[in-house]
Amino acid sequence: MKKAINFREQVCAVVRKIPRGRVATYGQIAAMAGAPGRARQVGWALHGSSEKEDIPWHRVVNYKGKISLPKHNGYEVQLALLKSEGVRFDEQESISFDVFGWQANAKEL
DNA sequence: CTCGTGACTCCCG
DNA sequence: TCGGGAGCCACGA
Repeated sequence: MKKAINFREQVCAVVRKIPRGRVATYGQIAAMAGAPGRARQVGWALHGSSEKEDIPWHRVVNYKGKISLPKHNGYEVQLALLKSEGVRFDEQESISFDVFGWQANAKEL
């Protein structure tokens, strides 16, 4: 296995594994990418990703189960995409991880 | 090499 | 309940 790939590539690879109708936190993504504690870089990686159109970035939310994006910069888009996949939000526009939280098997990586 | 920035997360009061 | 602050690291210039 090579780890020569950039952090961004690794993050993208993990995000692509998120099944439809499920969501994951940045911290979770970072941990699966082999970089626990670097949740911040995950968000940056997704933002800087040129292949974001090929990545279900909308399935990534913060540890509160809410969208981190500002309303004027994709919030509504992510919200709509998640809803189109069957994800439901409560009155606070937050997602219940008990229902939509993604938990990858240890065999995934 | 250093500096600034950021779609995060946790601890405290 | 709610907000502020600090720590973390990657990338570009």
